[in-house]
Amino acid sequence: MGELPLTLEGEGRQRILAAAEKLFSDKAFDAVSMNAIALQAGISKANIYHYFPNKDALYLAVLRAASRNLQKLLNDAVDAHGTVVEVLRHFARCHLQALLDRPELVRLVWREILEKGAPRAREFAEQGFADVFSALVAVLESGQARGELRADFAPALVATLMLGANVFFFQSRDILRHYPAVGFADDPAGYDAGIVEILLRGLIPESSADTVRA
Amino acid sequence: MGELPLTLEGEGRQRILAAAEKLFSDKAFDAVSMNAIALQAGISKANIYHYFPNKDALYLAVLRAASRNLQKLLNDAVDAHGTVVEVLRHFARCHLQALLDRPELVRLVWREILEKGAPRAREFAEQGFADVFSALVAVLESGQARGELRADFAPALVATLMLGANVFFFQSRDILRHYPAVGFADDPAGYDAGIVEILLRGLIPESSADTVRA
DNA sequence: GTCTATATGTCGATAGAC
DNA sequence: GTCTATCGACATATAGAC
Repeated sequence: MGELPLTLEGEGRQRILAAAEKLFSDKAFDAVSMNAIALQAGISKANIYHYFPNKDALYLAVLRAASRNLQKLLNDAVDAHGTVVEVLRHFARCHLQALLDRPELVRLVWREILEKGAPRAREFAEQGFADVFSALVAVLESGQARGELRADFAPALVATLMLGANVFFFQSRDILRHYPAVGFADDPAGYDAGIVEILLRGLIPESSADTVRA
Repeated sequence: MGELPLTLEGEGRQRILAAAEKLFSDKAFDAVSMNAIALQAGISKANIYHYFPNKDALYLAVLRAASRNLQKLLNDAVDAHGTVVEVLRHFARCHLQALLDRPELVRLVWREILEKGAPRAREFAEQGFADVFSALVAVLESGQARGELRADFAPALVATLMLGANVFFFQSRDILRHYPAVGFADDPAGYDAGIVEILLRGLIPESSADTVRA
């Protein structure tokens, strides 16, 4: 009804995305009706179809918006720091913080990955986190090229390990909190400092690795 | 109907658990009716209530059964190997294999963690994976006490990192597969070998860590 | 606003093992 | 004869259709 008559170009689109993000975070894809999204956004259903061709496209748009956030985080980290090690430390902390700041959004993404199997995952991989992942891999590779990091590991593997450590922490926090041995459940910064420290000590070229071999 | 008249003590209970596991893996808790479970198990609904007081208890029983599997894996690893490093290597590999062998079960567990927030997570933490997690922490602690592992890290943190690396690999496989830099999506053994290697080089006391400090 | 469908959980009866 | 696994039918709450 008679809201502010803003003619800002992306305003309507933005409202729809926000509404869709909220509803898709709460319930599964099939359980969210376009009508409900329109209601949440305070607009008409037909209006949604003005901006997005169908429900699927809207859904993917929400996912894409989420990944752009991460991309920006990594770019900022690269710009702000000199050494690769510093970039990694900074990015890990910011990444986890980003997850914790918008838990609904993360749950939305992971529901997508867990529920539907391969079909949607492919689209998501291409449109979504591919850029972030590749960028992180590139950072690690440049670290290897510069000699800052050991050259005998697969960069993609370490990228997986880093992202995974944060995602797992985010996902399991409520459970970990109940274990007496866990002191970091409410200290994400401390957690990240710890895991990055462990990772780095394994990544720097100077460490003597011969004694590990059994 | 005229099935085999087995009077094996836990036979009926087992059938119910298997049916519940399958259905809960496919759909969410609320979307699975006791009737459907009874149908899947080939018995009557009333019969389920003979073994389990209510739907909640049945659900928790399924989760508990899943965690007992992991517990056994770790115990076997501890019994079969001498050094802590060998135990960790072996457990990591078996753990990931266990996840990949029963993907439906893993999805069930993670749906539980992601969907419902704190309330169920607590019960699950107490009844479910607490034992496994604590046992893994104990292994790491004994490694520290024996001098096999560095003493300046939190064992629970490394346990989280290890379990998380496997869980994240399992969860993201379909997506990782599409990234050109990832060569390990279809090689879980190689993945685990890689991440354990990275972790260990960071955990052994001999590595020189001073150069990391910025 | 009523009606229908479906959900959880209960009750009393039955059939067979020992 | 008792005990236990099992069943069909029932009570009750609730969500959605129209």
